[in-house]
Amino acid sequence: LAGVQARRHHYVLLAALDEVGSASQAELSRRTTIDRSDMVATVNELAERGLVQRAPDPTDRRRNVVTLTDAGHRHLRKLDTLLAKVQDDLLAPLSPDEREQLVHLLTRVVDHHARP
Amino acid sequence: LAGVQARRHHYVLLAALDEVGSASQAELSRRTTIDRSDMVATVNELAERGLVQRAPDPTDRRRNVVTLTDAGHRHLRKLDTLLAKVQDDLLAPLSPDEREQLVHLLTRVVDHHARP
DNA sequence: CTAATTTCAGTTCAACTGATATAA
DNA sequence: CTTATATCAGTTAAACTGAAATTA
Repeated sequence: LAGVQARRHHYVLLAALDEVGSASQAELSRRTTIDRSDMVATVNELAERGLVQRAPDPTDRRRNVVTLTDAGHRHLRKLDTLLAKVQDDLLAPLSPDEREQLVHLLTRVVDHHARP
Repeated sequence: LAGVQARRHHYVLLAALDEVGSASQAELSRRTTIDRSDMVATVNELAERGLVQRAPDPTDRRRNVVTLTDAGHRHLRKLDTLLAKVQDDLLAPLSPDEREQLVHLLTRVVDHHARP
């Protein structure tokens, strides 16, 4: 990630926005591992690069609505292919079947501990 | 770990010493994820609590030989049971067979990327 | 001489705490 | 009034960089 001037928080936020469309910063904190205190800086960094847009929510003036821009979508796709390659290297010793098993087992562990 | 005044580095070093007997700080760095720059403080912290002993190597005066004390062995056993409980909670959704599968797959991934 | 070992000072990323101002 | 949101200042743990002194 550092090789393309990205950090984990950047990817996590872009991916969350891709799933959810747009959301307030607090909502994005809840959906990710990014603390609300760190969300400010993360959104700042991505907004400076034009990857997300931050706008006040007209229906609730406490909130900022964060939205993925077209450039943000493109950047996310780039990071996705990059990370797919990294994952491929990581899982090199496993067959396709075994990779599927591993992902399945890990997914069940994560789901079991997910917030309700 | 924080609940028993321990950090990951403490456990990692105690466990490495339990495997290898005693070793120089540089050797312990190579065998763990603890950087040589951080090894000094880690050994300091464990030595202050009497869990390891640091002594100059008579056969190579550059080296410090680090050894697990009896108290260190006891502390390690305590951490082992603590972490076994944590792992049990983590893997709660998986059957014994599935846990074994998961450990096996992860072990193969780790082994494949281990330093030669 | 080169190379290895220990140590120090400092940086970075991520997770977190606690507080404040504003608005619902 | 209480609660939610965004923000700020600061802390912690771990991984790391670069350099120095000592010794093999």
